[in-house]
Amino acid sequence: MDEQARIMQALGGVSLAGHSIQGGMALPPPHGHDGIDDGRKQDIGDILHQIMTITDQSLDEAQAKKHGLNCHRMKPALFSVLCEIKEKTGLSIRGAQEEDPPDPQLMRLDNMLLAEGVSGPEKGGGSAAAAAAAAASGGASDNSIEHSDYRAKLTQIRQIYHTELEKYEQACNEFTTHVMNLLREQSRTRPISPKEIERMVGIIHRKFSSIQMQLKQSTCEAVMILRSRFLDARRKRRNFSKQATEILNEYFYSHLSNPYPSEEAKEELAKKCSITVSQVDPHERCVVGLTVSNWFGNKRIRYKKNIGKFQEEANLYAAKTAVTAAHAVAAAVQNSQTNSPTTPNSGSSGSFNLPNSGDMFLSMQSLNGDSYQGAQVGANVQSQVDTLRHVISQTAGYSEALGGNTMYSPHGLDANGGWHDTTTPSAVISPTEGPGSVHSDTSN
DNA sequence: TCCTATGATTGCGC
DNA sequence: GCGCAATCATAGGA
Repeated sequence: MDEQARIMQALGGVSLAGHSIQGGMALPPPHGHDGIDDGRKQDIGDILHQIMTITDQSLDEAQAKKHGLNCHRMKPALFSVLCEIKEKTGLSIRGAQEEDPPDPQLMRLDNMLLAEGVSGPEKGGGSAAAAAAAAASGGASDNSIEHSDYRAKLTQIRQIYHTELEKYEQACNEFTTHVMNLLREQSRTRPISPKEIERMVGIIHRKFSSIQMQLKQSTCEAVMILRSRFLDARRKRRNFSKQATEILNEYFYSHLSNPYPSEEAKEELAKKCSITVSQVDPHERCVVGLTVSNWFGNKRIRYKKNIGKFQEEANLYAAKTAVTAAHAVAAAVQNSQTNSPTTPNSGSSGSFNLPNSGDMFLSMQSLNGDSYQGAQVGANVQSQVDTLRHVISQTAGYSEALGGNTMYSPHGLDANGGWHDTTTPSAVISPTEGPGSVHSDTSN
């Protein structure tokens, strides 16, 4: 079968399928029908012949012939049929293959950019890390500078990303329009269906989105580099301030029987010391600030490892605590004497009941913070003061006591080196815990 | 430059 | 998820 005959057959097949034809023209009935119009058949044959020979001709001749074909009355019908044939063959197969699932890599990049605040609405992405660092610095200005620097750089990245993205989108749209115009132009001389144009647009978009993916990848890399540099700078160890260390030590030694501050206590301490509670920010696992949790972890281990070395420190803080307590109690006594002329021991069992017996240290702080109520002191206020005075006088000579360990012994530690639930070492707690007193940390 | 102290990290067990 | 233990890394002093 020759080319012309094949096309003729195809033509017939399509028309049989009953498709409507461009330009509202119906194809002639299939061959073999009684009412075949020989003139039309001749027309189609003529057109096909012209098409088949057009490539053999010179450009000028071809242009002239193309013009003639464009004006031919059968052109719309033939164009439509050729489009359908094209659609039914290779393109339909290719089209099915082009249905790509969403690229997981692109999704990851999108998610990351969104999380970093580079794409999507501006939310100061990644600034949680910077904020944590700023907090960890205890308000130090250098970290604030680092923080703003980080944010400024992130904003810069964000701006560049959006500018580039806009450029790509614009270029994509321009190119798409250009290609569509070209195809529309070409569709006057060759069969290009709207579906094919649509498909071509899809291909262009995919190409541009692959370029966008590269942009996203580069942006992610830039953010990661910025991040790592920023974090590395903060990873540098900074010592706690003296004041912070003192506060933490005071808590530690006043809770020596169970030096595990609760979350609330940690927060309280962090506030007092202007440091972060924990390095664990769910989104910033690698962000490390100066932390209460780390401090207590290190302190417990190092204390356990070398108790002897810490005895001096323990006694020192015991004395400090004692002095604080003494002042508090003295103030309380004075207060109770002023406010309550009657004996203040009614209803008391003789214990020194702190407002919240679960946390001696913090309670001490509240004592100093004027929240203490004199009436709570109980019966043995004066004896407590005496005890305190005694302890303080003992503390003054702690150096002699070190050898015999009379001032302090690590009663809180068990044989395995772990903290057991016993009373706090006497010298440490004694200022507020005379005989019969309630343990300062009853939560133990 | 070395040494010590100390904050941070990591791996493991519970 | 928390704590422990080992270890790393670095600040600060001698």
